[in-house]
Amino acid sequence: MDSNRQSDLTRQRVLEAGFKEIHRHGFQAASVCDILADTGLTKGALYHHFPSKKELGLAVIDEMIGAGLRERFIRPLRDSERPAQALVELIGNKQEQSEEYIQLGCPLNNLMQEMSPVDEDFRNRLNRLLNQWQSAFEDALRRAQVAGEVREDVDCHAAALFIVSAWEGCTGIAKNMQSVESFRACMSQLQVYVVGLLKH
Amino acid sequence: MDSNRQSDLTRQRVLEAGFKEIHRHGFQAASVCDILADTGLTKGALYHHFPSKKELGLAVIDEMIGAGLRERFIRPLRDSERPAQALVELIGNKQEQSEEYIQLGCPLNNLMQEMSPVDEDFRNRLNRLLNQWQSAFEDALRRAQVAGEVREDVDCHAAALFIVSAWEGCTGIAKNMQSVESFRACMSQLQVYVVGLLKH
DNA sequence: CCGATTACATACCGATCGGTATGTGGTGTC
DNA sequence: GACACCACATACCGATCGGTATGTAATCGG
Repeated sequence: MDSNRQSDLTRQRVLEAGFKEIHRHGFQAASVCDILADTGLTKGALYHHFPSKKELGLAVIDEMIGAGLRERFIRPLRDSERPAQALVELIGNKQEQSEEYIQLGCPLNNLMQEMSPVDEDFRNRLNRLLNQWQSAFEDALRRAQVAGEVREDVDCHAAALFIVSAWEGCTGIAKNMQSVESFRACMSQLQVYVVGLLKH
Repeated sequence: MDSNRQSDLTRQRVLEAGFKEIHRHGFQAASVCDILADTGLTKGALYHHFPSKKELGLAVIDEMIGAGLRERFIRPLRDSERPAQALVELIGNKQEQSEEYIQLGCPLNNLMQEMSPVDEDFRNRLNRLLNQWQSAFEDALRRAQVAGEVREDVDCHAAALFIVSAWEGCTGIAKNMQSVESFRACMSQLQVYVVGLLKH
């Protein structure tokens, strides 16, 4: 029972170390030795909890990236009673975007760009998260539309897809420019787009 | 003299093969053996024309990706006498986006997401292309602004940055979804944004 | 208290990587 | 026509990769 908790804890340590390494170097360039280097664990631990490097990567997507996505985007939007306002604020939330996040980029977008054409399993897992994210925006827009805050002629599905795309695009460009200012300028333009969806 | 042309031709063959392989697997995962496999050439040829795999990658950026960028975006916008219309048409140009381009993504964006945090030299070269692209949009917007087609309160610099970002975001998302329809829906929303910059 | 199983650590494997040293046929030069 | 050099081809190298076989201490059920 207690050993079970200890086991789960080391599994979590591997997951977190894997997430960091993959976030920094991408999945293919991530070395399992480097992943384990900082943890004090060895390959025996990793391959006891995960059958392969690929399965570790998929677990990182589901458990680490997925959890962050739900916590930062999906839950706040779902719990908000003013979805339109929450959406605009979410886009304009400046301090949310840390220096490291700008430098290394969005982990979801990084993996999508790297693994999507290479591995079907990765693509499917990443696509699931993508759809969840898009649905969160879409639901918020639709609720706002029902509340009369969003214009009736707005295609909420397409708009949500575009917001996700533009968001990832902005983080990706900011990563290459290594410029927080560019990121904010870019996100402000996304805000302009979203405000354009509102009435008046 | 004739041998010189033969030499340049093989160099070009290596460049093209390198571009394809990098476009498909990314730079780090691209194997020099695989690059040469289809060409009938060997490592001797590659390392005669390029001192390292990295220099080949940088040359691919400058000569292949840069050339494509100038041909497809920069020149058409610069040569157009109706920049605002040209910009909107460029975004709405459907058949331009081939199936393969959707599947493998934008080569510029792919390399940015992969190499930007890993290698400073790559980041700088990619940033140069990014700035050229952004400047092309910015100049077009500014010219349209002078012509009275774009609103005076529009920040052309930020708008151009956002267009580039959203463009790359749309291609990236479409790559993961493997859906031409999603890409078109997404680009249509970008068109909505650009039209919003125009008067009326 | 005692086997059995879990949860790792250690040592090692073949494969593949980028890169190099050397060989060689053709080409230009004088 | 001898010689230098260019433009590759061939064979090989150490390093690193993901993965595995084995050993072992800790923990579990009975």
